[in-house]
Amino acid sequence: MKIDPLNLRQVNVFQNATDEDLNLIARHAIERSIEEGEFFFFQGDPAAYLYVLVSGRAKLMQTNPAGQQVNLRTINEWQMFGALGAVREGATYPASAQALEHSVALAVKSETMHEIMETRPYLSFDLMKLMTGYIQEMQERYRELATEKVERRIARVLLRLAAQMGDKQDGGIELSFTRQDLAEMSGTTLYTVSRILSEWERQGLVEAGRERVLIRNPHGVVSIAEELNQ
Amino acid sequence: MKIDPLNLRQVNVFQNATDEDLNLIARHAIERSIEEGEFFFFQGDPAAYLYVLVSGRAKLMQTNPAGQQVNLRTINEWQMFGALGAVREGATYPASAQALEHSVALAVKSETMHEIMETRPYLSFDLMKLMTGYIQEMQERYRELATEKVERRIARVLLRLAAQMGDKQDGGIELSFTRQDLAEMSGTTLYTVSRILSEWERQGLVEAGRERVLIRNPHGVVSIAEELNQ
DNA sequence: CGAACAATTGATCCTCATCAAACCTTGTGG
DNA sequence: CCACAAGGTTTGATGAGGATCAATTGTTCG
Repeated sequence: MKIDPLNLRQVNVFQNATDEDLNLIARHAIERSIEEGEFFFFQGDPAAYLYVLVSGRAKLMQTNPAGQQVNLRTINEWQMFGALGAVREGATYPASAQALEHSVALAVKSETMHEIMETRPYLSFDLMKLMTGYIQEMQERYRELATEKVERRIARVLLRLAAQMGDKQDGGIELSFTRQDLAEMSGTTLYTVSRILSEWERQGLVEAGRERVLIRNPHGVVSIAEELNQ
Repeated sequence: MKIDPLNLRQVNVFQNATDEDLNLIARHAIERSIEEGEFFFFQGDPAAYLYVLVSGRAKLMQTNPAGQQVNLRTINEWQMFGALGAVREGATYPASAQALEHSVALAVKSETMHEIMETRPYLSFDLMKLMTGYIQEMQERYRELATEKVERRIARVLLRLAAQMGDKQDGGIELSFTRQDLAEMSGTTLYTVSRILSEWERQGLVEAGRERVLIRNPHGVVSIAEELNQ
């Protein structure tokens, strides 16, 4: 499969790139095809490439010495990941990137990207915008984890996912994640997620199935996520 | 008090700036003097300025709707804060900055900084390096909060602070923070911090006083922070 | 059909948050 | 210089919120 360089314009960071920029980047990129469950890179590897997900879905996660994981974010098509190497020479990836389904990504050498950005301030700014977005999101999630109860955090995770990648169906918004995934995203356990989803199902807010959550009443979920009471 | 522009070279982001850059920035900067407990800016204010702390100490914190706070980081002399406005026009500060003691900062209009960076890629890169550092730190702290027990998180906070700003005394490393500060930094309560510090004091790891912690045995604290056994 | 994986649910336990009360420390004003 | 106020700290008692463990029940797919 050969990818049209101009498709790269869909990438946030490349929205202001010229056609020549995109061609240049594409010329220096290689394609990597990764099976479900396999890894683009591991936490601690030298950050030699940055990636653009062309198809599929992946997750960025961090592991502690004891092996427990947290999910930092899910990566969808035309999102960039592993970009920090383009900024810091000799850096290592702070997280691992695992394919959630069969996925294809473009890999660009970090140094190449670095060189390209040196003469194109709009690219730097767009990358910085992405970064400030991550900082803000992580700050918010950190606060949530520190101050909010589990139920509300799960509600927030569902809403965030719904906004990012929810399939709008007739009966609501469909998400496909395991309880384990949702647990890693909300900083809890799969058991607690299961219990809370069951409770919500009893209340008619959602419909839960295997690797699937259908948000039937988004407004109700929002009110759990935002309500001041408790 | 007038500040020598060349002192700005101590700021991480300005390490590669030319003397003219620094003069230009200084010429566009105003000085703000803030009393202990007062704020440089509040979460939600338009991010019109970025700041460089010249003297004193401040903290960046986020508040949830119910008023609970988390401490995102402490700001020391010659550190930059509130920089996201230079990247995203029309952005609002995602956190509040409060002076921990009488502090002076240089305030630079976000747009000015934006314009300056447009023709100086090294500044953009240095700012990006700072940002990637924050992202990594927040990711790590997020994982810690999600997976580690309180005692270890407190140990990590002490070590982080010791590295950033600890006064090396004869008997150890001295830090001056209230239990409340430490609690906000580790995502727990002042009661728990107090209990754990008392326990550590019994073990001879630290010496605790009013708004003061002296790390007597850094190695012991490290082993709590890192130990695999639970 | 059986194996592998995902989800549910109950029972139990443990870590921390919360509340309350008392105790220190520091600075201020009479 | 003492008394007192204000803010920081300690410690005990209590309980809630979730984690953990175990057993069972779906679901999917080769």
